[in-house]
Order: sequence, then C-alpha cells, then structure tokens
Amino acid sequence: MAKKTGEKYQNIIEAAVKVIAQHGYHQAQVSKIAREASVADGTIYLYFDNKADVLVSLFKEKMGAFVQATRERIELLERADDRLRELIYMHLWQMSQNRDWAIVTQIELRQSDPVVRAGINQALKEYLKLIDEVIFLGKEQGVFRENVEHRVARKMIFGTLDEAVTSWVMNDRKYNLVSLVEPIHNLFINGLKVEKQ
Amino acid sequence: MAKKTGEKYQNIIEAAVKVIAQHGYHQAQVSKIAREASVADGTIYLYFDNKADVLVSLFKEKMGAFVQATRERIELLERADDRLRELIYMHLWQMSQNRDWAIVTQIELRQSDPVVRAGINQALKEYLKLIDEVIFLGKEQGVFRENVEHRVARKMIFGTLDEAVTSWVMNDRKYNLVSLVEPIHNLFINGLKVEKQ
Amino acid sequence: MAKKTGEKYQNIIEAAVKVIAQHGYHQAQVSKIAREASVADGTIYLYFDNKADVLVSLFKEKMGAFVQATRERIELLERADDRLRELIYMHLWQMSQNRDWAIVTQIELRQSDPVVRAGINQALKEYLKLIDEVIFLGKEQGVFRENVEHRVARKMIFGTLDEAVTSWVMNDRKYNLVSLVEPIHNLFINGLKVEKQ
Amino acid sequence: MAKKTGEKYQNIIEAAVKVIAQHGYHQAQVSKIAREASVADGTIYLYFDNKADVLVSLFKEKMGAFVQATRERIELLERADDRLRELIYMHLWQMSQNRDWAIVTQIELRQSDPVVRAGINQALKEYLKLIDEVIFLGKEQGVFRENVEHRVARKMIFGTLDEAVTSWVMNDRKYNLVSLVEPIHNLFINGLKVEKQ
DNA sequence: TATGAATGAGCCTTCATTCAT
DNA sequence: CATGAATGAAGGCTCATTCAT
Repeated sequence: MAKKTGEKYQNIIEAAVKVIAQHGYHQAQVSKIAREASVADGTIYLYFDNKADVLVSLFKEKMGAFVQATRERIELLERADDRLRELIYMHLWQMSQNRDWAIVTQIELRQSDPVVRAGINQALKEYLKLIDEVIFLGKEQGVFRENVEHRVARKMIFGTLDEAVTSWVMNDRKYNLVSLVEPIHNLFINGLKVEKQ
Repeated sequence: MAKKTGEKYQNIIEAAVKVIAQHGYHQAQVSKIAREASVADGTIYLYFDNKADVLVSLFKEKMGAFVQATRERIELLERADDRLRELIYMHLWQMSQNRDWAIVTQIELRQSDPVVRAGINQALKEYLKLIDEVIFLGKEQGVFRENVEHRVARKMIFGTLDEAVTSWVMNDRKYNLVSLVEPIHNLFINGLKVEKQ
Repeated sequence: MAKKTGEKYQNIIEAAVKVIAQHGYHQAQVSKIAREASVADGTIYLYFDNKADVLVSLFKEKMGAFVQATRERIELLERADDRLRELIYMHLWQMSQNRDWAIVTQIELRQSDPVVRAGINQALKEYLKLIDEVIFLGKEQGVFRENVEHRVARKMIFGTLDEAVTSWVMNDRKYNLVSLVEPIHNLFINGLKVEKQ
Repeated sequence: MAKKTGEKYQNIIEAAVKVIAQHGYHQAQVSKIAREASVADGTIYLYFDNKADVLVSLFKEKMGAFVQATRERIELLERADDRLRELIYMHLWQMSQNRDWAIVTQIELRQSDPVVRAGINQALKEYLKLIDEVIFLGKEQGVFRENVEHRVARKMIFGTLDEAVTSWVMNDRKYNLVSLVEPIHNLFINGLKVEKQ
C-alpha cells in the first residue's frame, strides 16, 4: 500500500527526526512533520501506512545504516577485543555526531506506544546480533573467557552503551562522549577487580 | 493540597500499578485506576494533584522501598565485591518477585510524558548514589581498581541490570532472572578477558 | 429545611460576598466560601438549600437593606424631584461605599445561572416599585409630566443608574461616583434639549 | 491559526446563537453547537480558537452589523434629535426583529466568563462611540444643552435602551418594543419635568 | 500523485452535594 | 448542630486518518 521509496519518503523521515528532536515525541504531530517535509498531511499516507509506520521506518532506516557502518569498520580488525573497542567507538561516535538522532533514539522514541516499540526492538536485534558475533569471535580466538554467558555479556555491552548515551543526552552533552571509549572498553575487558600482582 | 497519606493513598498506588501493568500506560485512564482502587474518580484528586502526580508518586514510593531494602541488605556485608553481588541480587530478585512492578518500571513508565519522566529521574538518583557508594568502597578497600572511572562503572552496572530486566520482561519472563546474578557479577568483577595463566 | 437565621447564616453571606468579590463568580466555590466563613462545607447546607440559595439570599438581604435605607431617606423629603435626587444619591453613594458589593452585584452575580437570576429579579422588583412610587408622586404633585409613561421612566432611571455603576466598577472606580448625582438628576428632570429662551 | 471566514464560519455562528437562545448559555456545549451547524465538533476548532472565541466572534459579528446598520440609517438625518430617535428606533427594532439574538445578547451572554466579557466590552465600545457622536452633534447644532455631561448622557441612553430590551425579553416579549421609541425619545429630550407655561 | 478540509472518538479534572460520625 | 471525606457526572479540545477534488 505504502510506497516506501522516493525522495519524499526520505524527506518525510528526515522531517520526522527533526520535528521529534525539536518538539519532543508528544508534540510531533503528523501535520507538523508534513509541514517540515513540505508536503500535505495526506501525502504522508502515500508513503507510510500510519504514524507508527513513520517512526518504525525512521528507526529501521537509521539503525540499519548505524549497524552497517559499525559492521564495516569492525570487520577491518582482527582481534575480538579490538573489534569490541571499535564497536564501542562507533556507537558513541555516531551518536555524538548527530545530536537530533541521539535525542530521538534515546529519549523521545522510548515514549512511543507498544506498536512502535515492537518495530524498534525488531530493528535492534540486528545490532544485538553484531554484538554477539564479537563475543563469539572472542571466545574462538581465546581472547574472551569461554565460561562467559554470551547473553549476559551482550546485555552488559548494549546496556552500558545505551545508558552512557542516554546519560550524556540528558546532561545536555556537556562532555565528550567519545572520551568514554577507552574506560568502557577497559572495564569490559578487565572488569572491576584489582589485578593480582 | 493533596493529602499524600492514608490507606486510600496506598490503594490508589497499588491500583495504578496493576492497571498500568495490565492495560499499558496509554490505556491507564484515571477512571480505570479509580475503579480498580474501589474509589470514585474524584477521590484520586484528594490524594494526588493530577494523573502525573499519581505516576511519579508511585515510582517514588516503590523506588524508595527498593533502594532502602537494597541498602539494608548490602550494608550487612563487608567487602565491596560482596556488596556488589548483593546489589545485583536484590535488583534482579525484587524485580522478579513483582511481575507488575517490573512491567511498569521497565516498559510502561518509559512511555510517560516529560513531567513524569522528570519525577522518575529524580527518584532514580538515589539508586545511582547507592551504586556509587559501592564503587567507592571497593576502591578504598583495594578490591576495585583505583583507575576505574566511577561514572563509567556506574553506567555499566545500572545499564546492564536495567537491560537485563527489560530483556527478561520482554521475553515474557521465560527464565529465572536471579540465575543471572552470578554471571553478571563475575563479568563485572573479572571482565571478558581470559585470565593469564 | 434550611434555617435562615443565626450568626453563622450572616457569616456565610458575608463570606460569600467577600469571596465572590475577590475571586469572581466562577471561582467562588462552596468550599472557599465555607473556609472564609470558618465553617465546614456541609454546614452551609444547614442554613441554605443549595449554592444558588446562598447567592439569592445574599442578594435579597443586601438589596432589602439597600431599598429600605433608600426609602427611609427619600421619605424625609417632600417633593418628588427632591426624592428622585435622593434616590440617585443613595444608589450611587451606597454602591461607592462598598467596593465588594458593587463588584458582586454589577459584575459577578450577572454571570449566574437562570435560577439565581430569577431570584435576583424577584428581589429587584421591590426597588423598581420604589422608583415607580417616586414617579407617581411626581405626577400627583404636578412636578413630572402626566404623559410620561411610568414604565419607560422607570427603565430610564434604573437603566441609567445601573449602567453608571457598572461603568464605574469596570473602570476600576477611578472617579467619584457620587459626583454624577447632579448631572444625572439634571438630565432626568430637564432632558437633553436646550431650554427655550 | 483559526480561519475566520467562509460559509462554515457563518453557519457555526448562527448555530451558536440558536443553541444559546434555545438552551441557555450553560447548556450550549460545543458538541451541541456543532450538531446544529451540521459539522463535526473538531471542525469548530478549524474556524475558532476555542469556545470563548466562538462567543466573542459571534458578538463582534452581530454587533458590528448592528452598529453599521444603525450608523447608516442615522446619518441620513440632519438633526441630532432626529438621529437620536432613529438610534432608539434601530436599537429596539433590530432587537425585536431577532428573538434569538435579543435573548443571547441581553440574558445569556451576560453569564459568560471574564474572557468572553472582555471581548464583548471591546465590541460594545464601537456602539458607545456612535452614541457619543450623536450627543456631540446635538451640542454643536445647539439642539442639546452644552452643559450636559456627554458621559452621563451616554450612560442614560445606553442604560435605558439596554434595560428596556432586557425587560422586554424577560417579560416574554408581550408588548411591542418599537412602541417605546417615542416615549423614550420624548423623555430623553424633554426630561421628566412639567414645562413651564 | 498530491492536497488539506473535515472528521469524531476519547479523557482528565472540577465541584456541588451527601451522610456517617 | 457540625464536620469534611467521598462522590460522580459532565465537557472542551486534540489529532491521526480519510477522501473528494
């Protein structure tokens, strides 16, 4: 039904990101997005099934690019621990590069209704799969412990990065997010404990 | 103006948790909460300023008890690493004990509007402070590394636990959440890396 | 049912005048009047049938005193034109003496619902009767023209005074209302026309 | 935001007059007005900012036409006393022509809240200005006395006409309002006093 | 394809009144 | 007589979606 291509399709998605970032999820009415995209309200329904579809599509498009960029970069590296560092870097760097997107993904889109949430979670799986791959590789390479539960490690990696970005956005991005790459990586690899002498 | 005590006050909060867990945030109308609490709609406004106040109060009450219970338990232990394990345990155990509360806190309340969010974040700070205390203690005791950034560690601990519970709720609680205590604690303490022989 | 006497009865009426003058008709809730009168909400219903009854009683009490005071004063005078001047004077003087009452009667009570209006109109009749008496006397005395329609003259007298007070209240009582007595009386007696030489 | 023109705009205003006249101000819900105008509730908000705006617009539209029609008619006449008679005639005639409008303007709209009142008073000023013009002209022409306070005269003229129409509406229009033109005019011009022989 | 005017379902909150104490 | 906690009905407004042009 909805033609999910074309210049206007992209325009609408960009407009939605901008409007949500600027006015917040609850003030991002269809008509406001339409105005920002310089189309009529009804035109949005030629490209999307409904408002939720706009939000899910937006997340999928952006998240798809996000994951792909990350994957391309980490696959240039050999060792799993280096890949992990690169994944952390890409996550924080990409978020810090796009102010609007960070606000939308960390704050605003979390207010959305169950339908949108379901779509978002679907899109997130691709990213979680990427994280899993790094963990599995690390085990294969003997770089990560065999007895690490990969599901737990995945939660730690994603949960920490997510919390880091949310916290950074909520604190009005007062510090350099990328500066957290090394401390986070260090913590993931070495844990909290003091090394035995 | 609002009398924030009494049996009805508690009833309304319990009713709100139940209704939100059962019907979702966007279907938790004041009248539905009132019916569940066996009071008239107007009675809610004798105890709360408005609907947002119900939600914020609910979170503060529950979160306050959550933090206090956790604090009481961990302070029985000496070592920071044991306290961390107890904190992880209490977090996961308390969430797994109360199905409704887990749904409300991990899924539904995140959809709330900025006013509610602000109140929630305020209440969360107390918990983050508790996590910080454990980290600082660990450094003092020489159990955790001095060079660990406590803000980063705090994000790791909270982010991981939060993600773990969310994931568990979203997967319809198919597994035992408390079984994650040891793997998570192990990961936090030892990190991913293989121990040198 | 309602016991329309006693100290509290008076207190409630005075409280109602004060609250309405201060907060406006639409912000004059029963509970606010009760608090001002230092009684419980329910107590009001021991002295009045309902809220409308408070307002009507209030108007009747005050208007009764208003009319009686006016009547007593004008009956001291012989000539109808002097009585008319005194009536104008009493109307404007009494209103200018009691700020709250002027606001209540000219602005706030006009916003009331039909039931209250009906009660007010009833109470007003006594005053209109007094005006009529002056007109009839004037005709008898040969001071006022016989061919003046008394109903029309009554409307002129009441309408003008009413408009004068309303206008004065709405302009924040910036001028001395009593200074209008002579001009108004003059206009009533002589009309607009230039006297023939 | 509100598009204050078009056929529907007029329809809604007419519907509002009808509904208010028929059911009273406090029973004139937006949905009732919408039904009467054969539009959806929401459509009203395409043409008006809110309910108060409907009422204020209604008054302004009607009052504007009222004043203009009166102005056009009186300006055909030379003498100020003739103009005054025409103004009285137009006031009473226009009111007696439109039963609903008379009820709305004399009874129902006076119950409105402060916001609406403010809008109404603004619109009334134009009419008071017209009355002033007649008074000034009369003085210039030597038809009215120079020492008549124009503000007082204005209050007499408006107050009397307003009271006459209100009284007529409240008495269920049992008599012919226009029959009051001559007596009122006579009273305004000649006053109450008996002419000296 | 594109438009944008029209639709109408849905909900938080107030406050006059009651009645058990 | 007096209290005041509890009741519950009622309505203005928003905004995603449609459809005639």
